[in-house]
Amino acid sequence: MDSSSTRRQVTRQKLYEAAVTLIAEQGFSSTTVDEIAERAGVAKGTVYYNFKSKTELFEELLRHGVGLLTASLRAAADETQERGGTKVEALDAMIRAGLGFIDRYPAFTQLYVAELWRTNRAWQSTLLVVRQEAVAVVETVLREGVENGELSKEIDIPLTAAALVGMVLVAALDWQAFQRERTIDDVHSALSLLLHGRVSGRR
Amino acid sequence: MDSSSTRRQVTRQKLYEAAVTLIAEQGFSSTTVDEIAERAGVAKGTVYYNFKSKTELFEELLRHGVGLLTASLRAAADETQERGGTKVEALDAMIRAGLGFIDRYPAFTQLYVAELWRTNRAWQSTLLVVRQEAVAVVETVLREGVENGELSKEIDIPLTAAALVGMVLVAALDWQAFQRERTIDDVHSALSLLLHGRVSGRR
DNA sequence: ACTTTTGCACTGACTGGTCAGTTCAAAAGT
DNA sequence: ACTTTTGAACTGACCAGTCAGTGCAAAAGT
Repeated sequence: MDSSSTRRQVTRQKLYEAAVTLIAEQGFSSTTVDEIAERAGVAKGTVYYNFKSKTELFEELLRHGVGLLTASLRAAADETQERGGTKVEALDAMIRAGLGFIDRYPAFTQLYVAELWRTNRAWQSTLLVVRQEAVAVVETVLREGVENGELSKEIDIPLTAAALVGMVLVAALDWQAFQRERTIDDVHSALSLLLHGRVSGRR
Repeated sequence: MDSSSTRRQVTRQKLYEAAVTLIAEQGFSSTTVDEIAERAGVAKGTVYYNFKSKTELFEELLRHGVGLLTASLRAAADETQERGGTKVEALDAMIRAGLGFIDRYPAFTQLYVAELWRTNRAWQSTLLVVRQEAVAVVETVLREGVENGELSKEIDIPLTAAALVGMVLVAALDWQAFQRERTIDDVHSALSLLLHGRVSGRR
């Protein structure tokens, strides 16, 4: 069961990679199963041997991708914590981790954003769950920051978390799509400046 | 020619309204022309009488919608200017205007975000143009703010503009999708706090 | 006054093509 | 021995786009 499940793992991974770029470019509905199979270098029958349907392949892809993101954010937060850093430093590290993720998996990010706020789609409930996991990591750090007095008590945690995630997401996607010449550090600095409230010249 | 072009206008408007919600929910490819026609209360042929293709209908819808957004942002900025407000106040007013737009046209916003960062789609070039118009409004205010010393010279204008737009967009969409109980003022306050750099408790 | 013509806006059945999912015997891999 | 993959053919639902024809109001003709 171990060696055989590894063979399946490899095939599934190839299918994820093929599907993610195709769906990011064309959307779910206009990407055909034949295309996915061809790009992955497997037969169409293999897709249906490994996944119940096209939709299920996509849902597992979503779970897999957001799992990676969540792990990366959590690692950044924990590592700052261990080094005795502040919560603002943790947020900064998470921005970096988020940018790194988007840099490594731009297609996945694109696809995630394209689907997240849609309603009435088959994978809506899957998406709700994985989104909550990722947002919770940010909310936890904000909450701890408010508790220890480092962050203002006035902040609205869920809304601020959403705004921070949005800031990173959109800045990074724009960077990838329209401002390729910038480095990841340029983007990080711009976001860091905003996070620290140093946009306004008074200080 | 006047009454006849009015009739067409009315039909086109109905088609826009039908298409925008359907495409926001289901995506472009899984929305059928039959559905659009049915919801608009016209025959399928009418769609093709008024638009060259399904894609062209969608492109004109994008142009129409972003036109409304751009006008609203520009109005907010100009109005602040006329009242002798600061650039930061102008940005704040634009955040409000952006939220108002998303509140009024949530489906359009959804659809715009879902398409914006895709590559290789038929309407890519249309999108590039309309996006640039909207972003330029924000960039102009930022640039003027830097010039008159109100904003830090360190800021990277295109990246900061993208981040601000993202902050508003994502916070608003999250509000609409997952935090319906909040008021528009809650969202505005949360974003305003971030803009003014008052998240961090020190001050 | 009246008939006829014009052409815009719209209709809806139809066509040609596409695609998800199925099937299965044979081959390859472990 | 058992699992996984192959490949190619097939089915049936679905859908973008077409086109011959309808309705109607205003202009032109008589």
